[in-house]
Amino acid sequence: MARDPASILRQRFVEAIALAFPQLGGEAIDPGVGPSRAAQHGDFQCNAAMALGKRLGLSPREAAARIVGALRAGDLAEPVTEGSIAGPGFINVTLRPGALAGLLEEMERDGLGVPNAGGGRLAVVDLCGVNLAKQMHVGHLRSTVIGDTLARVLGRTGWRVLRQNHVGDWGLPIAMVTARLMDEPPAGGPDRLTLDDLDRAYRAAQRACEADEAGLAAARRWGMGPKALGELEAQVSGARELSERARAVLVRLQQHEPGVMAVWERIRDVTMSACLAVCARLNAEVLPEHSAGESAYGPDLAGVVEDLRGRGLAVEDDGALVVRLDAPQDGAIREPLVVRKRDGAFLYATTDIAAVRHRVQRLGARRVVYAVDARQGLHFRQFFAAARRAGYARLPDGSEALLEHAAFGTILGQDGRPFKTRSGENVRLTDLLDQAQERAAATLRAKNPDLPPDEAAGIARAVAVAAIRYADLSTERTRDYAFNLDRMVAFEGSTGPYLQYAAVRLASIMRKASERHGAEAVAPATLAAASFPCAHPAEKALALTLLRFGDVVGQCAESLEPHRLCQFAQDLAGSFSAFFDQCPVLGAEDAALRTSRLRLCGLTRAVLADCLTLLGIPVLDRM
RNA sequence: GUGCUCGUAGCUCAAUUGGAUAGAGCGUCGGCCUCCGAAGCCGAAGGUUACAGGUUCGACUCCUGUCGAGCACGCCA
Repeated sequence: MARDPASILRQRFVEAIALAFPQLGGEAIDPGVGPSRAAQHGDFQCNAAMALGKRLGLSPREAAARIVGALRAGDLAEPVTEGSIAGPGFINVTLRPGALAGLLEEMERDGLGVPNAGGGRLAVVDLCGVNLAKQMHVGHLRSTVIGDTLARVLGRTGWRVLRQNHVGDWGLPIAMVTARLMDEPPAGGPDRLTLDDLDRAYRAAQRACEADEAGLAAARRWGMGPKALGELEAQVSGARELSERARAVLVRLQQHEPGVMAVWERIRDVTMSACLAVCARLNAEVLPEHSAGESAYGPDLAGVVEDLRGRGLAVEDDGALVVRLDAPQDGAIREPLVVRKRDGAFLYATTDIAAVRHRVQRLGARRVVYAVDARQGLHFRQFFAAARRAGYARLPDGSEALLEHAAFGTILGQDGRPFKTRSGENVRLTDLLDQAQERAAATLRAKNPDLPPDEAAGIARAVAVAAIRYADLSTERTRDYAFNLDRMVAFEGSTGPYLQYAAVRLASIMRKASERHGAEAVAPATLAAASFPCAHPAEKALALTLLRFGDVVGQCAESLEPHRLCQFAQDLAGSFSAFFDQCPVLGAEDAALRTSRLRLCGLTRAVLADCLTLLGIPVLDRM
């Protein structure tokens, strides 16, 4: 049960509205309840009266008056009267100090107020999306970090979460690398094969493939005669031969021919162990059991396409098989979706449709969330629509699973262009982490020279993760952002390290309290016996911030927007810092107030730690 | 050409999904450590929310148009 005051008040206002306006017939009305933005308008407000008044032909203030008359909130709020109505019909609510303390107690007891929206239902989160034979680069950073955070948030709100790493292990490029490795076995033997080797082979293969395509495209574009075309084809014949050979290997691969499979499996193992190590460094929970390669859907593809065609959803067009989606109920998408190429091969759209069916109908997912680049937006609209049309998103109970593209923007360099190295290569995630770690280590040496070197190294790792993850999660998901190492590893301002620092100061207070007054001074039983302090403005402000937590997590799970959580963490760290400045804890006037404030610190620490953990930011005791 | 996303303080970003006086951080200026970690806090300056209309009690948010930016546009993934 949600026990944050916004939820409670929301419920009370819903009841009051139903009571005041029976003509609504119990219809669900959004009461528009939320924390007030300005302290002079009380702690919470209800904005429902204006819309209701309009709808029911009453003046907004009259509607507000009726709501106020029907409202029962005396247990937690100061009396809400006609005097509480302001402006066009805002209803302002101020919590009673005693109620504030009571709500904090309830929150502390009851999962920090986080709602159980999932109720044990299954949510699949598609994240990471590495490709075989490729190093993880910045392109994978957002999918991994955002996907991991969304998975954590969904799990925290009661969803059973299944992460799926949709590994690109299927296409022609992989076959090319496989072919190349079969031709030229690695010098040190298969056991010495590294992801670097594979990465080089991949790029070489890709270049060859592009040369082939480009040559033929040029020939077609210039409308060359057979003779000239033949010469050009001779020029690209080397590349062409490679492509042909790769196609042959792809066929053998898809037939699971043992010799080819052995090479492919080696590529897979080398890639995945290296990539999962990077995920672990990013504090992202992406494990071997989450790998669900595209190849796993291979056996389903022919059946899916046959099903689509048999029901008239997929039709022939210029030799290819396409699904038309231009009907309004499909989203009026002009571009048809190709599910089978002219040469009979399937595409990633086919795989994605098969994956939806698998996730919804075999695994039972109520939500399928894709943390994937926004540039694939059209593709997602297309195959979501196709999958829905085919009924693949329908659950056994007849309800429709929610297919959600949690799209994110591009990481840019300082020049505003997509982030690349000087030589135009993708930036490796390992290099990025190394750099962030070095910066963090240097800052730590300057700020806290007393840290033992081995401890400092571990802290630098944690700070680097905080810096990178926070920078990625703190802006609206769909925005592009410019990668700026200096800004993200800064220990001040809106950064991950600043949040860690707030948690460290809280830990430090608890530690010192224990040192000075004995371990029992901070024991749960001792703290639980003290009431939360809400007399000082800074105490009340901190309390109100804490009480927002559950609602924020719930909204984050619904909107799939981690930046809300970042904003909250920032607010909380800020409220705490102000409190820390104005309200001595260890130096409080008497033992009772000290214990009381310690309890507030304990809850603050718990909420901040919970929030940071949801963001995948390590919580430290010292830094 | 069509579609998607976007345009907010000098810079980087928010804004309770239509709510009250548009808020933070960085930078600038001014205060605050004999006291719990100053990596902090308090205050000041900084805005025609690209522009023009429209919808209504109320618009950064919704609708139309203009300008500007990025991205994507059936047989790659």
